[in-house]
Amino acid sequence: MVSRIASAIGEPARTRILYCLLDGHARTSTELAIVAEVSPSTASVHLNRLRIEGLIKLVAQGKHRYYSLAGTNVARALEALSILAGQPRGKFTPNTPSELRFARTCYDHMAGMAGVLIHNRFKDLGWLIVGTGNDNSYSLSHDGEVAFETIGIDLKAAREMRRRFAYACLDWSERQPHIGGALGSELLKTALKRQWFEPDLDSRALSLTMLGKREMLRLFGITFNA
Amino acid sequence: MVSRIASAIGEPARTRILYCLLDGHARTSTELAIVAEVSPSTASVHLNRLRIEGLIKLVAQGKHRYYSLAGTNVARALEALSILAGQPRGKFTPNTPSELRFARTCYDHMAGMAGVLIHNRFKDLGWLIVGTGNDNSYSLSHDGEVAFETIGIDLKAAREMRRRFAYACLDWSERQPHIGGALGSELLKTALKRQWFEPDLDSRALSLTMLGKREMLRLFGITFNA
DNA sequence: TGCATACTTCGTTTATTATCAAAGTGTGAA
DNA sequence: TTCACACTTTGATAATAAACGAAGTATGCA
Repeated sequence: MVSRIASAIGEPARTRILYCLLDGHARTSTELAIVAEVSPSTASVHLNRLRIEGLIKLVAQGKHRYYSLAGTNVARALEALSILAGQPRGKFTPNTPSELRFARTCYDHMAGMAGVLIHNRFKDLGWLIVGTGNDNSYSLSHDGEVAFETIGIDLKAAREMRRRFAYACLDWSERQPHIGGALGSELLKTALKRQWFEPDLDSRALSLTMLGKREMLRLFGITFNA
Repeated sequence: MVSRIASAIGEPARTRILYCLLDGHARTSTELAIVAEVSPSTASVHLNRLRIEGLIKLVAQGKHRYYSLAGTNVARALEALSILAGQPRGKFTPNTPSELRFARTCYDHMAGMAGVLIHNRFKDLGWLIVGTGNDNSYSLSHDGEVAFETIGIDLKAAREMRRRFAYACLDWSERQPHIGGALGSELLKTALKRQWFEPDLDSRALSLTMLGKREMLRLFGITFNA
């Protein structure tokens, strides 16, 4: 039903939410309430409506619930409407500050483009095995175990922690998964200890060192062209 | 303002109007009231809203007021929305029955593709001179006078009629002008008398005869490849 | 286990908007 | 000038939906 969808887009608070999400970020309902200039409860109702209409999708992750555009069809419709309105907005331009986009911490593990690249590479190498449930859990293949032990990660200790061992953690800016859980935490610790990355003092940003760049290529075959 | 436009599209009666116009036809407010399933007064309010938002345009012609989509941008937005709704509708497919589209009477003159082709050709030949007012009036050049007299049109009689002599009459299906007024009427009479066209018995459709096809080419240089 | 945080659902109030009949405007034809 | 017709504007009513606070649910952390 086109009229339902168009009127879902047409309410001003919902329009603000959708055009905010057009930059490709997933955002929490609290963030979107601020963007929409309404109370959290009102925003929640709006987000639910948009989700029912198939305009946005929801990824629940711990106590956060991330909302993002449902697909490129939605973006195309929004862009077509903004052309009519005579103020063509940037099309799907991620606008996260570039340092934060490249690499940053997410709680206690590594996120950003670097985190996503590492995650994808490990998955491609067959080190990460997708769990059977739908909780995005990972376990390690034999190759994976060897590799992680080699770079100095204590897998035994990681497994004994009370938290989940490893899972695909949705990235806030890249909208792709990186490695979360105990394994992600140990990975970040190792990366900092071996000075592959350096933490920024007053932000969550991380910088890739020259050593890190070499080691990433040598150990994992990852090239950062940023 | 995107939200204003989206909510203009989003009201069900207005949605029906817009998707009806997506076939490219211009329609009167009465016709659109029936399509929208609302009273004429309600339809009028909706049409005014759509016009203010720049989604449709209005061409007033005598006692009829023709509404049509404002442009391809509007069609694109509507198509993008219908994709989201999962029921992609035909894109700008004129669906007038093809006989009617080719040639038909419009009151007492000739409309349809043939009427438009003839109008355009006469204009290209410099026979029709656009009037100075904004009432779409035409007068005839010297060449035009000679040409019309030659095919047996009594211009003197046409000019003495109390109706307008000649003007650009917006075509219902082609959305382009054909020749209206006394001149259009005389032209149709001549075309029927000389058997260039034959009227359909139970509709407003006209058929081009073999003789008509030859004469159109010989006299005016018009080829119908339909 | 208890507490804090993040978010949603509920219930009520308020604001907006669609609707139509009736009256008004403008046009063409007699 | 008159009428008929096509359409719009007005004004009043009815339906819809957006807003918020308060209460409820779920998750993570201590």
